[in-house]
Amino acid sequence: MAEITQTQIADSEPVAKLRAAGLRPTRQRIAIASRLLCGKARHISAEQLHDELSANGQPMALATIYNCLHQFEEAGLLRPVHHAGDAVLYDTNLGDHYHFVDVETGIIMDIDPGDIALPDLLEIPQGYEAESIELTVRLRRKN
Amino acid sequence: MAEITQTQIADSEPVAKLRAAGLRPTRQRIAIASRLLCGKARHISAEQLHDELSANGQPMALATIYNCLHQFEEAGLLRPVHHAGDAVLYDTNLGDHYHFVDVETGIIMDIDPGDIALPDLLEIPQGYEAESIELTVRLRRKN
DNA sequence: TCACAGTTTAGAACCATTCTAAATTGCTTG
DNA sequence: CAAGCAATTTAGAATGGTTCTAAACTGTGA
Repeated sequence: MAEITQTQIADSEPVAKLRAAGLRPTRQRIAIASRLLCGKARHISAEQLHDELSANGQPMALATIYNCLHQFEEAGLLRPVHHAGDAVLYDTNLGDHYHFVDVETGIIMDIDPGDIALPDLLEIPQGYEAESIELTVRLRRKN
Repeated sequence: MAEITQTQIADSEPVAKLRAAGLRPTRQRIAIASRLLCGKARHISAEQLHDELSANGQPMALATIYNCLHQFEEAGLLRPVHHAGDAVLYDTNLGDHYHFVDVETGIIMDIDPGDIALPDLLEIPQGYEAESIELTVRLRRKN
């Protein structure tokens, strides 16, 4: 089995992303970044992430997960999605898009913005700037 | 002071609205309906409503407030607003509109839909119907 | 290697909301 | 108008996501 050198870890994608965001690359942050910032886009809750990491041999305190998710959000690496159920989900897709939520299953789907250029359509009040725009459509199965 | 007859209570606006919604006009529901369904449009949380009612000599269990708000929502008399903070707010404005939220103060403002006809713009997936559309813009004071 | 600020941690605390089971109330019927 | 019953209300406990606390640990620059 090939050995992983210190240099390889230091240069890895997640570490680079953390450094670029001004976050010290700790073991915990690297594990989360690897999972969320270096793969397919997804929506995940703190609890889910905690379980995944544990199952993957990288257990850490739930409080650490919350800390990191907040820091990643602050750094613009993740985007919170609020009205999707009880828990806040973190969306790794930072592009302009919105959400469908199946109210029965809680499953979230991205809506391609298509012709809807909300940031252009909205008139932001004087002296303010838009921190985020959340558009969620709750769906229910017909009949 | 003029006396209020039983007939006047029975015919009052809030009672009529409750009956129309298929809700038994109990003392508690009448108090809430008077406050939320028969005045200026507003956004309010369960806790705030509870405090207001208490201050107005109409105390009732917080659980009752939650029950009633859910029933009113179910009946289409109120509309929940999720991403405006920790607690769910209930919006008495049922018309097509969206929300600005000042992230510092938590103050909510309605956005007139204007040219944004979201229901028309969105393509709902096969077999689903939109239960609700929530569009919230979080605002932060510039500089 | 040292020292220190930054980070992580377990567990308690918090708080909006829901649940429970008993008491009360509105409405209908006799 | 009394009785009965289902609907409603209630206090208080329970729940669950999130935050707090204070102590232990770790990354980094000197």
